Amino acid sequence: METRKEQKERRRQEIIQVALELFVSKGYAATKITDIAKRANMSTGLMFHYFESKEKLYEELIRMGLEGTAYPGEQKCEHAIDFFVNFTEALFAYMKEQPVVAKFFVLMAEAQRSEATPEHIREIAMKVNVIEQFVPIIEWGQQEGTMKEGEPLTLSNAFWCSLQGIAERYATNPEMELPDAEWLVDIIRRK
Amino acid sequence: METRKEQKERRRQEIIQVALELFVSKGYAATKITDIAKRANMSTGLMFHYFESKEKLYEELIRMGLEGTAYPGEQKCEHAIDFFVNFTEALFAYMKEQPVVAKFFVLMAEAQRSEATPEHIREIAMKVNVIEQFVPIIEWGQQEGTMKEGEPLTLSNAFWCSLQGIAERYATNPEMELPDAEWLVDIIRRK
DNA sequence: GATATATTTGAATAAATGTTCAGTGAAATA
DNA sequence: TATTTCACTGAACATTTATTCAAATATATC
Repeated sequence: METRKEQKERRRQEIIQVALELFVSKGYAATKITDIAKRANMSTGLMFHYFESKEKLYEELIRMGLEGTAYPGEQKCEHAIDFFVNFTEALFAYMKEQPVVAKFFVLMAEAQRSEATPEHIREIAMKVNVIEQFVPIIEWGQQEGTMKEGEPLTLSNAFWCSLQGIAERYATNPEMELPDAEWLVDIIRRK
Repeated sequence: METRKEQKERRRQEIIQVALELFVSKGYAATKITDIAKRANMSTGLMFHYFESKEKLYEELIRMGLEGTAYPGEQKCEHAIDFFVNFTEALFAYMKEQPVVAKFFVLMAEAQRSEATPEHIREIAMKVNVIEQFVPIIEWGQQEGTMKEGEPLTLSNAFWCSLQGIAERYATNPEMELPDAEWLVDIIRRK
């Protein structure tokens, strides 16, 4: 048996799950509240019992995306380059077992890029800034000699954009084979 | 002095240019005909004198994107790996001098990914399939020993997704520094 | 069991937005 | 110059879609 509170929470989660699916596959603007309601097996009116508006639902998902990007920190690694290998391997493993992870990449990317995103939501999405967080680790790697010479920010950017591109494709193409983490780390690895 | 035909053609190009800008920055669904009209300094009604519908305008842009992907072919290179270096360098140089190039990456990616894209337009967008075109060149490189071992399609995929990720970021962030072509080719280069 | 509270519906409402169109004036053509 | 053609406008129209709400049903509380 299920208490009302539990039931409500479950319904809420169902909506969130369906909304993520649709926001990712069609984009936020093209996703209708009725689409979400239909896929979640409920009336359109009920949607507003759970979420004040379409925008608030979106905001909730963006907040989840931000929190989900809990940065794994600089685990103990002998070399800076190991950090990136571990990070990438962990990310790919996570994406394989939880397809939702790749979907969040698409969600957050759209929220960040699109000028149609409500400003306050865009600000939340913008807080995800892995590129800058990578910079000090790359500098460390350059001192060690395990990473390429060059502007650390540019290296970080190249590496992260590559991950982003792969995650985005994987989100809608889960049958594709993910590359070896090592291949990608070669972008920044010193030869 | 300008003939009517020339004037009409110029207007058409203005609309196309503005529409590309907006479809990229806001997404197709979130871009209103009135937005385009305003930015192109004309009444909304006039838009329909030049394009039958918002969808037809979109289709036109997607067709342009498809044609613009005129594949440079296998230029004469000593090694397969050189092809990828040349290709990437050429692409980045082109993106720098013609910002519109990166924008088309975003446009085509959205059209391909989004389930909100009208089916016949999606089909056009799907014709761009560089990943498969790269496969034989990668196989050649593997025979030569200049490229990594592994499934050619997976390598091609990793490389292309990386380019895609970089182009997408560059489209809305043109102040960012593009990486060395060599860095990216290291994804597929044998060590 | 009676009452109160919460969930759910579906139709009504309101706002946004793609599209049409009758009319205006400028440019081409005769 | 007179006539026709065409670019152009902006208001009207039609459709779509987010949101509201009164009523109905189910669940909890006493």
